[in-house]
Amino acid sequence: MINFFERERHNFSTDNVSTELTLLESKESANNSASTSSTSNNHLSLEERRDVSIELNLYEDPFKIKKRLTKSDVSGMCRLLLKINLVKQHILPYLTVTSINEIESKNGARVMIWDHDTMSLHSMSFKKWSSSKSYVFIDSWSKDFVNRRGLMEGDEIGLHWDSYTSRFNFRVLERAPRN
DNA sequence: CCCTCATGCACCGTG
DNA sequence: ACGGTGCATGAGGGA
Repeated sequence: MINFFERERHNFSTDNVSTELTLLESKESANNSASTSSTSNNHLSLEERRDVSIELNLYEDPFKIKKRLTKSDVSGMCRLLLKINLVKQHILPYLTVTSINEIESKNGARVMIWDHDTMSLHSMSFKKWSSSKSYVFIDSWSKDFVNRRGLMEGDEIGLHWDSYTSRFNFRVLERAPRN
């Protein structure tokens, strides 16, 4: 088990704080101006408005990594393949170089996954495939998630890296219609 | 064309 | 012998 990420824990919290500050600042400045001019609210620049709405969208949905499960995610081989872009955007920036090296090594990195639906903790191996450059969860993915949760092709799951607890949060977002 | 992703297959360790 | 894993390959889509 690797000890994940002292560094990004700090980074992440910095990110969070700055997100909050952005929102507060905009509102604050709008309010301050409003006290001297009643029409100030209408004078927010486009830039400011866009910032606010973008930040709010991100804040609403913590499960940034979503996957509609494919046949090979749940049957036979049972490994969970993640999109490269999502991993690069939402996971790698928060990890230490050591951890990233582990992920890209043959052995992969052992990561903890918190199942938010059943409140249980599981460990999996997370690695980058050398040939296709994709990122996969293997190991207990089939036993602890596919079998235990009864996941099927077409189900949508959500994941995100939680730097505070140094683990992934997992959730089943939508079940495909069962026959 | 190139890149990404899903899947099939071969190989390797364990029982 | 078999299940799990690494890797190759092909399909599919965007530039």
